Amino acid sequence: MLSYTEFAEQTLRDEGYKITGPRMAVIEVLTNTSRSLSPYRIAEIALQKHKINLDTVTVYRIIQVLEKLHLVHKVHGVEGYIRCEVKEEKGCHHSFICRKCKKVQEVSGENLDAFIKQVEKELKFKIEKHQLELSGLCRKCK
Amino acid sequence: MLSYTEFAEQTLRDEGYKITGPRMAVIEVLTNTSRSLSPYRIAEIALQKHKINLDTVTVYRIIQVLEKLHLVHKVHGVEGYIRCEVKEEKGCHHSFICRKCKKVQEVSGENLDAFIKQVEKELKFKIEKHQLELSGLCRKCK
DNA sequence: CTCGCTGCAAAAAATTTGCACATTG
DNA sequence: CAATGTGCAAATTTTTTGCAGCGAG
Repeated sequence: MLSYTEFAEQTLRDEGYKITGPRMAVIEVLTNTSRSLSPYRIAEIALQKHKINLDTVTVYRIIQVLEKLHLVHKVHGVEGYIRCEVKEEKGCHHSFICRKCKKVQEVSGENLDAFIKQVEKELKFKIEKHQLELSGLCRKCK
Repeated sequence: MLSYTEFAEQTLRDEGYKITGPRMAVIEVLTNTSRSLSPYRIAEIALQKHKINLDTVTVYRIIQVLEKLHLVHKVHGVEGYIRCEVKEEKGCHHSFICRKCKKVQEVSGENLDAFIKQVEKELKFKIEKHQLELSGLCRKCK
């Protein structure tokens, strides 16, 4: 099984993006965290832990690319970005955020489908994407 | 049945907040829209449609109060705030946003409960709140 | 009349843009 | 070497803060 770093690198390559130091540094930071991080925080961690100086602007631009490739998604409960654990084509995400330790964990959304189909039928909408954020306490913080 | 304006006014009163011109103006703007609005937009509309000059800072502070009282909630798909249609105590929301006309509609989340209970059991989390955003095309825009 | 609310000024934070130079493939 | 990507400077936008004066209850 590919690590997130490897998978992200491969995806960039496949989509015709160049593999650069700053891009790999951002990916590395995202690989090693379970919290959602702002561009500013990502640059900070890259400097502290990897001795790589990243301009915040560069991080913004890299995040934008990673978001487009569904390698990263935005978390709203605790502003910031996190790597996509579950490969979801359409940009649907289901995250659980612990209000105490702030760790973010993606959960499977399989059983959500029934609910969504029902809303579609009842209200005659065409639902293309969805994003669910759960929050509370994780197993350890309970 | 109380209108949103009436309900919001009553809630403010009940919670010991003063009923002021700016507050009622923001509530009025929220009552008359089905889109999600930024504080800046709210001030703009208050001026254009109601001839009331609101400082953006004041709108920020009013929104903050309304959010605390669950009278308003943030929409992420199209940054901005919208009135809460469905009275939900715990701050759980389920919105549908049309990607074409940008209208936001709250939907009932009753059948989501089963899904949430399952996640709680499987992962041993304690889920306190959730927010679901659906997007796609509404009936008219299909 | 008092306390909470608002407006104004200003600061701080977040995000975007333009351009010259550096780097990957 | 050509096309992309990065860093730096600066602009723009969003959000927060402090304080003096106003107004609802």
